[in-house]
Amino acid sequence: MSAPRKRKSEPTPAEAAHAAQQEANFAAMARGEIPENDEYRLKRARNNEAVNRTRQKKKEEEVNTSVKVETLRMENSALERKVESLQKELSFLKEMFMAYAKKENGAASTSQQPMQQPLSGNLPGPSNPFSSLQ
Amino acid sequence: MSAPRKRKSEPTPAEAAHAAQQEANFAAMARGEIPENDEYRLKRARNNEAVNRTRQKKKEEEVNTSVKVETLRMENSALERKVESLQKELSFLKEMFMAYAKKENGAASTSQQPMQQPLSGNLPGPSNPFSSLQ
DNA sequence: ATACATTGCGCAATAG
DNA sequence: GCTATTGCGCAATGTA
Repeated sequence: MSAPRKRKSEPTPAEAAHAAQQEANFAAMARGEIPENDEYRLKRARNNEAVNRTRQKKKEEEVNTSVKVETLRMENSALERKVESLQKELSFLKEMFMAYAKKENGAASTSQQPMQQPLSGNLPGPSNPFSSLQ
Repeated sequence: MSAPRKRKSEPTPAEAAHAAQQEANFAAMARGEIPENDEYRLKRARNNEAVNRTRQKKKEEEVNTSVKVETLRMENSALERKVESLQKELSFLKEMFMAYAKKENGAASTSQQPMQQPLSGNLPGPSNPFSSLQ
């Protein structure tokens, strides 16, 4: 069914012994016999287990990667929203500043309520730019 | 080498014909013959190509996913830095505000230069909070 | 009913 | 000398 497969390099001298053994096995197989050497079967079984472990691992890693991508996407959206909100706060504050300076330059006011409405309408968002001021 | 493998369900009636063909093939194989029907070999070859296409596709997808993860990580860092910078700008502006208000409440000043240094030292960062003012 | 796509699995080569 | 990883073929199954 399957002749000895070669993938990349040469017989690699250290494996000559194995090769010989396998040659024997292949010869037997060619004769219709099954290389049911206990050692062979044992090695096959162990390797099959290893292969299945590797595959399981890989699947879990794929799942983890998917989760990671999803998490990163969420974090990203949240950060973008935060940037947006901060920028609105900033421009709000700046307009406030401008309105204040303008008023100050016009009439010499020493008003007790130093704040004026900014030029633009009130900005949305739950955060009050002055929540940290007093 | 390989007896007819069963994975999941029953013979599934619609495949009886196929099953019969394959029975024949397996019988031949059991006798040491190779089911070298042209059609069989052809189907195997086509399937092998399909399998290789699928595997190639999967690998490319894995690469793309890695790239995506890396890209998202970068975007994330950039956004975090931006948030940090905006927050510094904001607290700078707020302190400026406080200092101004304080001075205003003390002496009735109609100074031409309305800005004072904030209480804290100058904040780092390339952005000038007032770059958009005037 | 026919062809391609996807998946689970075993084998052998090779890497570590 | 062992397990881990990889490329590949096979057969079952999914999909259209």
